Amino acid sequence: MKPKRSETSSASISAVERDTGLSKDTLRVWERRYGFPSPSRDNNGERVYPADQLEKLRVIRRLMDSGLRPGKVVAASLSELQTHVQALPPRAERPASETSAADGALRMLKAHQVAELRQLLTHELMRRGLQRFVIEVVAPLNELVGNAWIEGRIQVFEEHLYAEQIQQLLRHAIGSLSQGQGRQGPRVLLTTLPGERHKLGLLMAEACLSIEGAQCISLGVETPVWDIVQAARAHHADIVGLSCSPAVPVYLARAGLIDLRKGLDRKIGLWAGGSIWQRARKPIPGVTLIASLDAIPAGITAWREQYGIR
Amino acid sequence: MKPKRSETSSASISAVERDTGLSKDTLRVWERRYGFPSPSRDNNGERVYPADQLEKLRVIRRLMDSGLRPGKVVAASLSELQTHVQALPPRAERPASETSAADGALRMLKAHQVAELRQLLTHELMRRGLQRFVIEVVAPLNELVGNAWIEGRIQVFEEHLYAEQIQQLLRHAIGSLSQGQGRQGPRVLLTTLPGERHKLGLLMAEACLSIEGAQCISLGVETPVWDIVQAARAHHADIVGLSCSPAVPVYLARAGLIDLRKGLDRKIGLWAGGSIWQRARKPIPGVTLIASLDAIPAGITAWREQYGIR
DNA sequence: ACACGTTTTTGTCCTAGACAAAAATGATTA
DNA sequence: TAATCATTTTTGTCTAGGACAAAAACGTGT
Repeated sequence: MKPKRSETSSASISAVERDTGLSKDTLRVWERRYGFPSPSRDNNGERVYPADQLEKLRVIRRLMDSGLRPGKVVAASLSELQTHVQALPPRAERPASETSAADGALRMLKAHQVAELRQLLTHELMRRGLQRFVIEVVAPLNELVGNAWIEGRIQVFEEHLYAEQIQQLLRHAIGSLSQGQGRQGPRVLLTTLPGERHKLGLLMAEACLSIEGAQCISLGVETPVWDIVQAARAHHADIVGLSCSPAVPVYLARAGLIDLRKGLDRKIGLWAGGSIWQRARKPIPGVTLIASLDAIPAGITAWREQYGIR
Repeated sequence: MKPKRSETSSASISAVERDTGLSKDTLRVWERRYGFPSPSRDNNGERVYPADQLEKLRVIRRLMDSGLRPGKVVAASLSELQTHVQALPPRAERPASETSAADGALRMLKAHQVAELRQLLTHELMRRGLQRFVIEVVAPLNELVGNAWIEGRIQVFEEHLYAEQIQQLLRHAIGSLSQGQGRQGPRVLLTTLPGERHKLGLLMAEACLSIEGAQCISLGVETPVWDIVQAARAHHADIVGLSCSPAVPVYLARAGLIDLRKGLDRKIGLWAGGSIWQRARKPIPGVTLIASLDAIPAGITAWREQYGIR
């Protein structure tokens, strides 16, 4: 076997794949076509990517996620990239009441004030309620942290800590309310496709769904398609919910959903949410794309009207 | 781009990678070396895997996870595989007071009675308290589920669901108690090394540590060594705690710990727990091996005596 | 403005060889 | 018996270009 030996400030091709989400094939073909990245080689002729190229790849990835095409950005110099970065993001306008909390949280995260961060988040949760907390605080904060991460303004461990804190908070909140269910809703099976390791999106969805009275059964991340089908059958799910971040190539998510739709009973709903669908809007037959968390309550209401109160 | 159009009962190489976790390279090299899998080809000369081969690959994957090597199983026939599956696992002895709860939980898991499972676990948690719950119920149950998984008596999605439920319970419990801290303990930074994705061990440790009054800061799983060092510095950790399951090769865990010890301040403790150390007992200089969860209270007490009450 | 055909762009798959790390095996010693 | 070391086998990942289909961009006609 030939695993990676890890060096600080340089990375193997599989490390770069892991850190940028660009496949090895893509990295090699870019090198061939655009001349970038241009890694040096080790004794064995294998690619060794210096830290600054990895950094640049992250910026490129971010630009592509927001719609630019490789031909325009991969060969570009760092200063040209900067221009693109600045000229680009029609950052979603949000009311100050939302951004201020998220901004504050990011500041605390970067100052390593864990206790204060927790306190702030808990406070906001209590003030707004779970649903609004998720939509008005967690979602924008996710975006902030994601941007900061891509631009290198945040460390790996800070990002880890952030994810962990939010998880703890949301899990605790969800756990608190899923005890006694008065009015009942659809049984929703939640998970992600293999390759998709982002848990936060799933948890946010679970929070919004639970609040609306749905009975959520979460399988965590990365369940193979065949097993999702089995699980839906075993638990008599009414709806299967998938969370898809841009970390996974669109075509893979699409293929997974199509396979899944084939395997599931026709009467089981298939909902796909996550930021990936902001770019890939083309509908998939039999799949309900959930554009944003805001759409969940309406979706549940619609389901209730169609199938009764269960 | 060349995504796959998916057919029922046959799969492209990327679909197989997605569903089995075997990389494309591995699948191709197995075909070359062992003659299995032996997919047919589509018009374009690309591999098309029939459903039964995919199924067999899943069985092979299970056997490899439990320690068999590819050379023994990849070329084997389906009946030979069955023999291997049955001939596998030895099991550990435990007192009846512990196994009964765990057995019941496993039964409910396999019957897909989620609500009942939650109820049982919550009941046991209340009855025994967090610490004893973790040691007497969760740990044995973990082992049971692990064995069932290896023997194929449990489905992928059941294992996912199990992990998710335990996580939810433990997170909720930990969240409930970490609010007001009377007596204070050491600041413990918790995480796992890259490659180690098992979250449960980490959570169990966090539960036991928190109960003893330690202030836990969890980074979740798979933090690179360099970032652990940064995090320990940023959060003024007194102890860094690593959880190591047998999923990661011993030599990798050892190398990671040695690197970590080099990077950390001398006065920061480095604790390594997890079932991996039951097989690899050789001590590592400067690293405290935590043989089992039972050892945590004593460890914290010892720390308090050495460094004061903090 | 929208629909349709054509060209360019782009990501994945292909083959077959190479090599280092893990595991197994064998030899040696306590 | 059990532990340590050296040797052989096993095994997963990497490499190189070429090929091709889907997606995106472009051009043309309604």
